[in-house]
Amino acid sequence: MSKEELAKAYQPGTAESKWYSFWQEQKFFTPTVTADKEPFAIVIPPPNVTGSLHMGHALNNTIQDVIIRRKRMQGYSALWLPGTDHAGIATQNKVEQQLAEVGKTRQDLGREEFIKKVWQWKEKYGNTIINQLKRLGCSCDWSRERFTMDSGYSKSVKTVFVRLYNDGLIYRGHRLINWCPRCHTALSDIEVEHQDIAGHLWYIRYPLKDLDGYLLIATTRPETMLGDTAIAVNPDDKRYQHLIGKAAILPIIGRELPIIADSYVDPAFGTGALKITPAHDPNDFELGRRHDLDSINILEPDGRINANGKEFAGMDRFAARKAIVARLEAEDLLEKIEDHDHAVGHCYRCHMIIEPYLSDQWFVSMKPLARPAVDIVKSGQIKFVPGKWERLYYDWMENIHDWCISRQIWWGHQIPAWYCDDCDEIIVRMEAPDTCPSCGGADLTQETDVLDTWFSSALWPFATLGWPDETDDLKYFYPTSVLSTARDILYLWIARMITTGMKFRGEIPFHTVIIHPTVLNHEGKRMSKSLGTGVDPLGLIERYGTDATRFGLMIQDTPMQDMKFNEDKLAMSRNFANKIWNAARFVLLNLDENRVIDKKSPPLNNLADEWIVSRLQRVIRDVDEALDGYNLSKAGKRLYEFFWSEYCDWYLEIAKGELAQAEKRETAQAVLVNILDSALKLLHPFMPFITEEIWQKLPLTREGTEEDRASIMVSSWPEADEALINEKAESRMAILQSVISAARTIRSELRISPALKVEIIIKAATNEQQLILTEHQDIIKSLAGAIKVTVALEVVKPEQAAMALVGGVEIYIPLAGLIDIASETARLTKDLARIEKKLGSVEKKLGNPGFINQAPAEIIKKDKAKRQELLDKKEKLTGRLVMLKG
RNA sequence: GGGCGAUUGGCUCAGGGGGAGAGCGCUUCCCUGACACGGAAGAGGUCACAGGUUCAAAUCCUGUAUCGCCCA
Repeated sequence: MSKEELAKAYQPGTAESKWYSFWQEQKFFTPTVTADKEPFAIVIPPPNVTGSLHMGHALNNTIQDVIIRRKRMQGYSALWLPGTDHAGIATQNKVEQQLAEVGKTRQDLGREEFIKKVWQWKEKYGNTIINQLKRLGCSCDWSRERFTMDSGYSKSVKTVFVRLYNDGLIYRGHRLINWCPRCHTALSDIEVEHQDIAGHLWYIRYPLKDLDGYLLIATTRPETMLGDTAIAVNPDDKRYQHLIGKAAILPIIGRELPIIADSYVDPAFGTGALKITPAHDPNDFELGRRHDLDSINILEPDGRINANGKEFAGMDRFAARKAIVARLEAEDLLEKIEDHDHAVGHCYRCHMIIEPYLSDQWFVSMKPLARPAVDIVKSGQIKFVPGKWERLYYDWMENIHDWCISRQIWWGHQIPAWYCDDCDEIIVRMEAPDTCPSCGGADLTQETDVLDTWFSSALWPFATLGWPDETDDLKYFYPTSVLSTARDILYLWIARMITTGMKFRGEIPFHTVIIHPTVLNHEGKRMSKSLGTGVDPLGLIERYGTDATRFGLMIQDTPMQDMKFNEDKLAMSRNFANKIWNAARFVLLNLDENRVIDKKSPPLNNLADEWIVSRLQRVIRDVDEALDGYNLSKAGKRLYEFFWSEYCDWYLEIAKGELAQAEKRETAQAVLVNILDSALKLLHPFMPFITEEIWQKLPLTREGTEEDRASIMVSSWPEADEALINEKAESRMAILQSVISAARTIRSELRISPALKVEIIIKAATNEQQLILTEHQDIIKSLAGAIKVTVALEVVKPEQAAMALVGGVEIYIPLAGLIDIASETARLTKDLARIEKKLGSVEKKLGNPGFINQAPAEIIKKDKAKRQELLDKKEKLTGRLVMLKG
């Protein structure tokens, strides 16, 4: 490879688009189904078609890309299967908004036309987020991209519905469900978000029937009194025992309300007497069933009061509340109003207050399905990372309720059920029946409701692989490996995927669930578009480059805590990318024309070579360990530290000297290139673009097949060679480093100009130290700015000199004429104080009989050695100070 | 109300029974032929508070406070 001019600073833009299309053209993202390789698969949490990339996506998809890129390099047939979710309510809302702009409603268009419009919308805008994922560098197999409404997927959904129905696990029932008056649809329990609201408790007088007086009742929702059908008290509540079995009269409406006893009633809440509205409160509904009470629905689907509300009919529920309170006040039936905070359910899509609402809906019996899904996690076959989420999974699954799956919207999988107009038979099957199997009638009407979007998402890991057909992909890649997601869909999605996986495949859908942190803003608040507290990842990519954005996110991805997003980390990562770039630039600029470096382990002929090779083995080991435990932040930080603080700060600096020496030049070049090669590979999952850009320029002989050599992304992942870990070289290098650092500290503290070359006299304490420091005096010279280095076991201590102590080594920098005795004295006095403080605490410890008697011998030995070292230093410093004074 | 998590230098966070760490920010010096998106050196913390266990606690236990999340 000929030497190209390399820009002085890394320019992310061009490299990114160039390599992404190269990878796609080479089909590197598309794994093959082959017995030669082990499969490793991740299915993407399908973003909504309505979505655009937010920080949560950027984080989660970078995590997945890091994992999949490493597995691919490790030789797995690695599949990252992408796709999008049709997002029933959200998408329908979007298109309805669009219609509203031209003054139309979906009803104006009719179902068929409307759905056509939604498809058009999807074709036009549905790819936004997919394109954004590409900019993030995601190595998804786009040839396998799926959509939860594509025809194959619909088949999976219908199959699941029909089988569950035939197994008696899906039923239709008249139940109280959560109703969003704005979205006009039922919601499942977990789609309701509870928010604490500063509300009131209204104390209302319900006159007693056939008795004087009234019963005082506290309620948070006075308007629901229109649907009251009883009053309940606790059977043990002495205050009301005489009234049980009697009746009260519902104000305004005049209905007679039986006073019943039920232990559900909390005597301590309000007055201890509870109005019961079975059609508008889940607890009341249950109580109503137990006592066989009437359920009177008082609401229209849009949240207005219906005819049962008499004179309030037609009023919006919130207006009705005011009107009813006013009316009660006028009739002197309102005793008092207290402030009262309580949780109110909101629609998770539109944030409107939801209503418990009585209607005909479809449900899944979850209890029998949940059992195997709980057992399989308990067996350890599915692991949550971090493990704490497992408990929440159990809590939810073990208290699970039936799942309302029908939605009164148009965009979605229409429920494959038909009603016979002649005999009311319900027919559930894959295809539309011609006649009713019960009565033979031909007047059949399909259920208009569609399925909860999460019903189809629940099948994602196997439906995307072709189920119910036994495709090659399904057989090879299922169960998938890892699933990474945000914790807010642990119940909505994860739990349900495990459930359906067990039911329809008899197997786990994945063995590891990664729950990544929630991205918070600087104040610790959840990032949200509607609150305007979001940060746009694409803006970050533009400012810092994709690699830096990814790396900056990854080093903030700590497993236990939520992430207060810190843009400084992206700047740090951009600087790191630039550091990598410039290190590579240095290496490439120092290669000789047409020089090809052998990939085999290069000959090592000096300490620094052995040291950096040894350090590399450690970083490989640490990174592997961190990544195997999905601790991406730890892996990223470890790479940063190795590359910057070891490879650049020390090895590169030392290599500058080696490159200048003919006999050492080739080895230095080989080591420089080989370490860089390994470091780039380790960094590639985090920073795919810059690593490819540089790797392509390295003149290395490459191992592997033609394909393996085509790109870093399909090259082999480095493996740590324990035999190359060299403790001796590391400890020798540490001596050299500490001597150099000490000399630099003197220079800096005494304000010696960097341009001024000094003499360094070193008194070694051992033969080994003497040998190491003598052998590497050239390195000391160049890194500590010395013109002359003298090393001996005995030296003449120069009077006009600065001194430092490291280990047993004494370092002197003679500064005749330049030295300021006062500042040198100050330096050493400060040092001495520090040493005496440490010495004090060690001596206190060693003077404690408990410590000497009970601490492990090893610790005692260590502390004794420390004391000796400190005493030694103290003596030398004191002596030196005396000398300076004299 | 129940549960979970957090509280470590100015900021964002690692660490997790035996010498308090990183990045950013700050101070000083330096545009040294990879890099000023840089180099060298440095200042800065009684690890929220109160008890307890231990020879030894930032780390384990209990309680308190504050913040956050989940469930009711």
